[in-house]
Parts: sequence; C-alpha cells; structure tokens
Amino acid sequence: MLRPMARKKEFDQDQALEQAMQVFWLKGYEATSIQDLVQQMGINRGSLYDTFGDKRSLFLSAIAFYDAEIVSAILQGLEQPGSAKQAIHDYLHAFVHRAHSDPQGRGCLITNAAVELSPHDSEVKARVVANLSRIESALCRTLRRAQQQGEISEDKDPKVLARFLLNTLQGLRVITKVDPDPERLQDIVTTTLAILD
Amino acid sequence: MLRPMARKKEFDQDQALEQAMQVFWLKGYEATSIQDLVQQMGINRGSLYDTFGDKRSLFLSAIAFYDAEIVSAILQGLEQPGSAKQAIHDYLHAFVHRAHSDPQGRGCLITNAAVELSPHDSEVKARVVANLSRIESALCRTLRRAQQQGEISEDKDPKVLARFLLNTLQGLRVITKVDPDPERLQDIVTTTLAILD
DNA sequence: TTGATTCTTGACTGTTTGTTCCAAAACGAG
DNA sequence: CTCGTTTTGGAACAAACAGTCAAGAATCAA
Repeated sequence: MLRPMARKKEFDQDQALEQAMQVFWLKGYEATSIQDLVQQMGINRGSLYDTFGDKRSLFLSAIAFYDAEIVSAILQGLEQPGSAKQAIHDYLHAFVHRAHSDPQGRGCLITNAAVELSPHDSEVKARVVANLSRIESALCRTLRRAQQQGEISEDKDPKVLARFLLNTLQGLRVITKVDPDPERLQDIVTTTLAILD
Repeated sequence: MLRPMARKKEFDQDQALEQAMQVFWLKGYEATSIQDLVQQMGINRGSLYDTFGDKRSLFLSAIAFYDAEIVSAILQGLEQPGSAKQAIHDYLHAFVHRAHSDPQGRGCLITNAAVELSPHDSEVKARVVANLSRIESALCRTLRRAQQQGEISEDKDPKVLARFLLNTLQGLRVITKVDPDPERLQDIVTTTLAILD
C-alpha cells in the first residue's frame, strides 16, 4: 500500500541555504530580517519556515553549511601531501589574499557568530567551538607532520603552536573587517610564521 | 539679561552613559532595545532621546566612553616608567586575567562593534580604527622604549611587532568569548611573547 | 482522470521595534 | 510668589518584526 507521492520542492534546498548563508555572512544575525532572507533565497516565507524552521534554526543550518563547504575546502590544502610547513605558509598567505578580495568586509561567518551570538546562545557557541576545534586539530596534525619532516623543531609543542596559530587567524578575521591593508596583514603573517623557525 | 536657569537634570549623565555602555557591551548593538537601555540606565525614554539622541548616537557615545575610561586605564600601564618589556608582559598577562574574570563573555566593546557593525556603518568603523590605532601606537612606543633599554633587539621593526601584538589581542578577544580556558590563553600569550626575544 | 498528498503563495496576526510628543512637574531668577 | 524654561514620564505612533495559516496549485499513483 504505497501512498501517492506529492509534488517535489520546486527549489534547490542547498542553493537556497547557500543564499541564506551569504546574507547572514554579510549582515550578521540580528540585522538580517526574514524579508532579506526570502528575497535573497528566492523562495516564499511559508516555504522558508516549512523547510528550515525558524530564523535561528536556519542560521544554525547556515553555519553547518559554511563549515561543510567553505571551511572544508580551505582546510583541504593543509592535508595534502608535500611539505607540511609550506602548507601552513600557503594557508596563511591564502588567508591574506582572501581578505584582500573581500571588499564587503564579511570576514568569517563563524567568527562573526562567535562575537555576536555565542555569549547568549549556547548552541551557537557549541557550533563555534566545534568549528574552531576542527581547524585547530587540522593545524596541529600538520604541525606534527612538519616535525616528522624535520621542518619544525621537535622541541616545540604542536598543540601550543596550533592554539597560537588559531588565535592569529581569529585576530586577522577581526582586523580585516576594519583595515584590509595587505601590507599590515603581511606583517602579521610574517611575524607569526617566524615562530615556526 | 541672564536667562533663568531651569531645573537641573535629575540623573548623572556620565553614570547613565556608563550603564548604556554596559548594556551594549553585554548584548551588542542590534540585540539591545531602547527598553533594555532605559531600564538599565534608570531614566525615561524622553530623557534618553533628549540627552543622547537616537540609539546609534548613544552607541557612538558609549564607544567614546569605553575608549576614554576602560581603554585609557589599561593603556596607562604601558606608559609607566620601568622596564618596557616587562610592561608588555604585564599587559598581556593582565589581559588573560581579565578574560578569566569575565564569565559573561562580553569580550571587548570595540572588537564587538568592529565585527557586528563596521562593515555597514562607516562612522562606527572610523571609531574602531581610531581606537585600534591608539592601542597600536602605545604598543609601538613601548616597544621602542624596550629597544632603547636594550631589552629587545634593534633589528626588529617596532611597527611590525606592534601590528602583530595588536592582532594577537584581537584574536584573544574572540577566543575568550567562546573558550576562556586560562591554560589556552596562557599558551597563546607565551608563544606571542617569545617573538620579542 | 481522479484522489490523496504535499508544496507554494500571499495575506494576516500579534508583538516589538525605534522614535515622537505633550502635559505636568520641577526648578532658578527676579 | 511668579514667570520662563527645562526635565520628566508615559502615552501614542507608524513601521518592521518573526511567525502562522488557509486555500489553491502541482504532483504522482492508480
């Protein structure tokens, strides 16, 4: 006894979610209205609530999307074979380049969420922590690999270095929002990388 | 012909402004309602608008207050006579201590404003830039002093170091909002200070 | 085609938002 | 006391807000 199947959704859920993410990324959580979202997502209010739940649920989904699509793509570079130390250098320099090509000053969705919402929303906070842990772990693995390759002294504690690098990244997220001057960013990155030598 | 003086304000303007700053500091700009403000400030809606203008003006005043009261007090430690390098060490360690005694995770009002508002509000952005420049300059002066005292190598560029330190501070502002674990913060500070040696 | 089911749509709700306004109270000078 | 001025408190405002709902359109199995 099969029930008849009804019509399929006319819009691509992933594409709509990506659009929602873009809006939150650009404007932040509170400053984004449902109106803004339905316009950018190209769907109706009702569809939004049926598919993604309320505004907060949609935001959490947007974070998950960002984590799965944006962050994953960036971290991938760290895990690839070859010089691990070079991978970290490339990672930071790509960071500078990305900041420079973000004239709207969106920064990082996760960092923005951390600052705007994490003190008042424990679930957002948990997602942020999970994301930062993921990045820190990836950095830590890569640092250990660099040690095995003899590019970084075995004396240093990779966990401490990873924490330090993660902190530098968060700082850059903030700085680039107000002053994306590449020379400034370059100074910061160069000084940070000197720690590894 | 002197005009007769009318009744005096019944509330202390500075005290009200400080209360407003505390609310913005805790909740951010968008999430703070006028209702929240009048409650915490202990004054009436009408008085608020007459005295401080609209919400945005009040926020800008709150930033100025924060800059004049909070930041100034903290920077003062850098300028005092004695070992400049030690002053920087103390500055960072005080930072860790302060983060640890901020269970509400307020972080820094300026950093919060930078992340939440600076992409969309050029005046807020300008205030943030001015504040960061002030801190960076103070760091730079102290670093130069440390060089004169022979505590830091003359080879290093104090401006570059100051940029780097400022970035570390911004990172800490973000990190402490989601994970104020003192051990983590200590690792970051220790690694950062190693740059000066 | 028909019927069951789901999706889309836009109007609608009650609340909350930031802001304005005005009468009454408070005050200092003459 | 009295007049001119300013502060005050609360009512009132339109606009925007997040979220709901019912009805029609679309789809697929039979």
